[in-house]
Amino acid sequence: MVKQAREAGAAPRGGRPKSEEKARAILEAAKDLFLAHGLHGTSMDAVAREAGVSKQTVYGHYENKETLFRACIRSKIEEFGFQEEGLPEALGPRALLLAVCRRFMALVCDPDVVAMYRVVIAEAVSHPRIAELFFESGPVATKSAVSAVLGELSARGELRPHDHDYASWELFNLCFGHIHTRLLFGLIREVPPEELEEQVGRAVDDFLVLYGSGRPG
Amino acid sequence: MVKQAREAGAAPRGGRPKSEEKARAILEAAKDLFLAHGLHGTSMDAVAREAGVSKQTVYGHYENKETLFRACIRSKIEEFGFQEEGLPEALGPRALLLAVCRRFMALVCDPDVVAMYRVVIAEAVSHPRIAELFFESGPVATKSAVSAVLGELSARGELRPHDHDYASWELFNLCFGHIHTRLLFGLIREVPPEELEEQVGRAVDDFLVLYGSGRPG
DNA sequence: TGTAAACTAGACGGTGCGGTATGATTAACA
DNA sequence: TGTTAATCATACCGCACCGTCTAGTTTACA
Repeated sequence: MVKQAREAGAAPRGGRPKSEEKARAILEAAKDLFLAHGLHGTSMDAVAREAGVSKQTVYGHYENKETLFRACIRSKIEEFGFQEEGLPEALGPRALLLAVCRRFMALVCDPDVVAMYRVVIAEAVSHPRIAELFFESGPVATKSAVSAVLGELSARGELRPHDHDYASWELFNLCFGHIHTRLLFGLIREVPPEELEEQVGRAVDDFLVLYGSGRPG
Repeated sequence: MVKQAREAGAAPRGGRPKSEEKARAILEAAKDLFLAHGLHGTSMDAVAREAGVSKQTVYGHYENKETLFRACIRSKIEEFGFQEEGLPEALGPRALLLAVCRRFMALVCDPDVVAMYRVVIAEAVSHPRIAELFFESGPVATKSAVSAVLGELSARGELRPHDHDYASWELFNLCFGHIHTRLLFGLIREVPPEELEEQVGRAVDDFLVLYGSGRPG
């Protein structure tokens, strides 16, 4: 007779409950390792070691490597909070766009986010669902948030009428410059704040040339 | 006593020479497989099988998997001819930029190039030299070519004076729209020609708003 | 025609990894 | 306090893979 571990979701009928803390430790360790070394570069033994836990416990909490990987991606996505809100309202278009772009670039240049891009792209073919999830929860969600801001500015007459979705992508791409690609390719690890600020400034300037209402802003 | 295969570069002192054809077959097979399944997803046995060659022959031509992988990347880079030239001269700025962008997008949306991006990004951490090589031979070389075109147009007074390198990146990013990211993430496999044409048109329009001289053209 | 080396087909060693099994220990709960 | 199950440490299984080796065959060249 084989002892059966309690299935996730099944009510415990007595006995020792699973440790939430260990589950967290495993997830944290796995996130670090997957982001640093990718899916293939990370072994389950390494995860167990890093989490300070036996391998059996890892398999007690996560059915297999796939499951653990997926959980990591999901968790990281939540962690980043791509679509966060709460931009200051009482700003002219230029200041508001600068704030949006700074926040966007801070997110997208974050080493963990870059690593995430790398991992997801690397597994895009073999894990299309994960790529989809990341794309929707990340870039698309961010775009929607920015799109709303642009709509607001348009409604106030501070931008010319335009396709807000398309313009959002455009704003992102203007922000990227040649920075994001170099991050993705690992040619640079961090972006000097001055360079980032200059890039954001140029992007917003250009964007206002394209979509500005002509009012001072 | 172990029979020693002739080292690459050493003069053959009699005996059967290595088959160029097999070397090519191996390289072609490896390129296909590496691009399709990545470095870790491709076994040397699979390469030998795909090339119609024994595994020993593979190791006769390429020292190890690393070497073969590097050779594949180099070969693919040459194959793409990122910095190709020969744009028509007798065109106004708008038509010329459209031609440049169409060519650029055709290249960058090519399934093999997308696969290349994926593989190189996936290995960016463990093979930084390859990432560097690809970035310099690909994006940077293309940028330089485009930069020269922009310089030409500026000299002719058909664009306002500007930083040609920066503007080249900007033009690329305007072209990308949300297309390239979706290709990278595997959300789409091909781009409908109409969508591509529309994207290129928008990019050039916007670019001319930013940098055009105001003349018709 | 002899020789040197490329080539084939397959076996093999070594290794790393995903996942399971075992047996002892520990913690929660009834 | 007894039951149940989580946890530990470790051994183990099976598999895939890199790279080597073997033994025999084929090919170019002197």
